[in-house]
Amino acid sequence: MNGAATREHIVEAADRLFYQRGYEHTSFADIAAAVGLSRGNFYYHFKSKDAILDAVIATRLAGTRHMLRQWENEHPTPSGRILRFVEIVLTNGPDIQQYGCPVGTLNTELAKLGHTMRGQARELFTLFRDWLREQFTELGHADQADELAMHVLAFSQGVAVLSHAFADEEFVRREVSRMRDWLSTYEK
Amino acid sequence: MNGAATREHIVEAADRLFYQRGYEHTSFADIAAAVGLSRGNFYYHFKSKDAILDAVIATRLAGTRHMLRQWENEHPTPSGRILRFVEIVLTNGPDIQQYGCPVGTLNTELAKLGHTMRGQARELFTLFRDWLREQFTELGHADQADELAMHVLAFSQGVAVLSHAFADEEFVRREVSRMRDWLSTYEK
DNA sequence: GGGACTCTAGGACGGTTGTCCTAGCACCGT
DNA sequence: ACGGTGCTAGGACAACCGTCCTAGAGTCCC
Repeated sequence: MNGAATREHIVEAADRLFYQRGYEHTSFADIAAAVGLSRGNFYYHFKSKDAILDAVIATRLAGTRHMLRQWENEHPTPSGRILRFVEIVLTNGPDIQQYGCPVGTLNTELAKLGHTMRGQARELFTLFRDWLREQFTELGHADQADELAMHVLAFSQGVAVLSHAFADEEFVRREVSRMRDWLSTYEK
Repeated sequence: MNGAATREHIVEAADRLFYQRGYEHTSFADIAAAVGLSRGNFYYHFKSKDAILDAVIATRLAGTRHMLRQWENEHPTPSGRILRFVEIVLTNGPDIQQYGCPVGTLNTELAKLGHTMRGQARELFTLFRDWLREQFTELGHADQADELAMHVLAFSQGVAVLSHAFADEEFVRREVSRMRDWLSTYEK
């Protein structure tokens, strides 16, 4: 098999497992079993577990950038784009209910571990924060764009944590509706 | 030394360490070192790590119940009590910034581990949820009391996650102020 | 003084962790 | 046919994990 393809498979499996079970609770053996490789052979592709995490975060960053660019194409207005972000807790509802927010839970875990790669995980948040800020700026609220961006981000994290804890879909729907109303007061 | 006192010291140290480093990332050796006991001797007081977690959660539940009762004494009006809860992200600001919300992070971790004690950790959330619901009911919004309680809970979790990730105190202050305004629209 | 009870230290156990090493497979251009 | 390269399997490694066991302090009551 192609080496680059195997590497991609590893990152893919690690990404999923890190999200579902957490970084620390996922062992090399788990990833190896998921990909179908022998445990020891791993070090040909990645020289440490941190290196896999590094690749996983890089993949997520690239994927997020791609998604945001796609949202910009699909929704012409900034308020439509912000709403698209808000609704992520619905479109990804089942995953969030089972595993929480991939960005939030990773940040929380790495912070508690005192992990070196904490800063790069935070970059995932920053990506959304900057993008949301741009949308609010375009909406004509440049003066408080960052504050509003953080508010929307806080909404998504709060909903994700409680959806994860209580598995209550109706709650998520109500919060989104509440957010939609709030957002409409900021439209031009 | 008294055995009951030692047991209390263990729970105390475990409580702190579980909060600061996470449950899984805290080993018996860590707790033993913190209390000043030998590793093996632990099993005289607790027959398993889960048993310690059980005791820690029980302690937190009791402590939370005590705190809520105290808030009821200190604040005569339901809106004052709700505001007291909202301001917890300020009064516990430094801890939350460093380690996140003790309730939220524990729930998230135990859920990812698929831990048996997940249900008892959720009870910590339920305690606040029920208490907030009572306050909103007393405020004259019995019909949507639970929804409002969950909204306030979501606020606290969202703020905690982002405060933990970005260590931005000003953001917390702004969100609290925003919440104060929202709350005032529900006062009698 | 002697036995029972409470509490402790220290080490042994089997298993798992991340890491590393080596031997060998398949395929390549020459 | 052949040496080199890319990739793999399998096991060894030291360290750590949660768990368990035993021997012995210290203290109390009879």
